[in-house]
Amino acid sequence: MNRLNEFLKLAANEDRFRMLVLLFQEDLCVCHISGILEMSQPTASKNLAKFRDTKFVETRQEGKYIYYSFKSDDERVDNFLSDVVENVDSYPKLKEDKSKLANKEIYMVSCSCENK
Amino acid sequence: MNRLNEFLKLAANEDRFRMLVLLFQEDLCVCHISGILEMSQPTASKNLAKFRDTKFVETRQEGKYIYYSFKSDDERVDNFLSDVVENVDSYPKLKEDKSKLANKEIYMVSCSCENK
DNA sequence: TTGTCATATACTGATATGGGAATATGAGTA
DNA sequence: TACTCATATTCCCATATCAGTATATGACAA
Repeated sequence: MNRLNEFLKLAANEDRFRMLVLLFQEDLCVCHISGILEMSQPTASKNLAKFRDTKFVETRQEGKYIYYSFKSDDERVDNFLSDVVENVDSYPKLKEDKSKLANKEIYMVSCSCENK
Repeated sequence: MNRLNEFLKLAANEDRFRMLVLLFQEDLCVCHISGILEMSQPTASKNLAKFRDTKFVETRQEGKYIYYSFKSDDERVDNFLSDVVENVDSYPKLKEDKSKLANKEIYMVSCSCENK
């Protein structure tokens, strides 16, 4: 299976798709993701692990946080995500996710491990 | 769930993705699909039914054949598939599928219901 | 109206997926 | 070293997905 199909498999899950769209816009840590998408920390972490295993993200430690950053080696994938990000306004959830990105720091005040 | 996510769910399956790429290029009947992709007739039919149920294809009877034609109402989906089709050469399987499209008539000489 | 052929559907079983809860790991700090 | 906190992993269970086999349907031809 090629990269494009690997991507499509990952993107098939709506939460994961939203994660990809967020990560395409900014590097984020698990806290941010689970906070913005209102999912549990293990769920966010497990899905990020899938991206890591398939090499669609890279990670870097920064203080006590681990930042995930998107990367891809398929032009179709990049074009597609660019197109989506340029048109987030057409997709209510993605639009709301993006607006939460602006305030992402609030999810680092005592990590969202506690919720949900 | 919006159209884009519905599409991604369908496209997550590699065979279905190949079907979508074929249908984006030409209207085809079940014979063609099962022949080109070397899948059983019920499998092709069932997957086409998913496209039909989610309104990603329309059908028309033509003689004893039923033609499926792709349609979408999401610009991201169209852009994505256009991009893929314009670059099929980067994807070996899709490239081969396309080359079989040229000879698609051979799959109508006694329908491929018999194989597999 | 009977037969043929393309397509659709039902049924089944194997496998994959996804989420919750509990727990482990590991980096930074006191 | 011991503690804290962010993140990772394991286990378990419910549900979804998918392919194969068999059979049904429905249009057209004879």
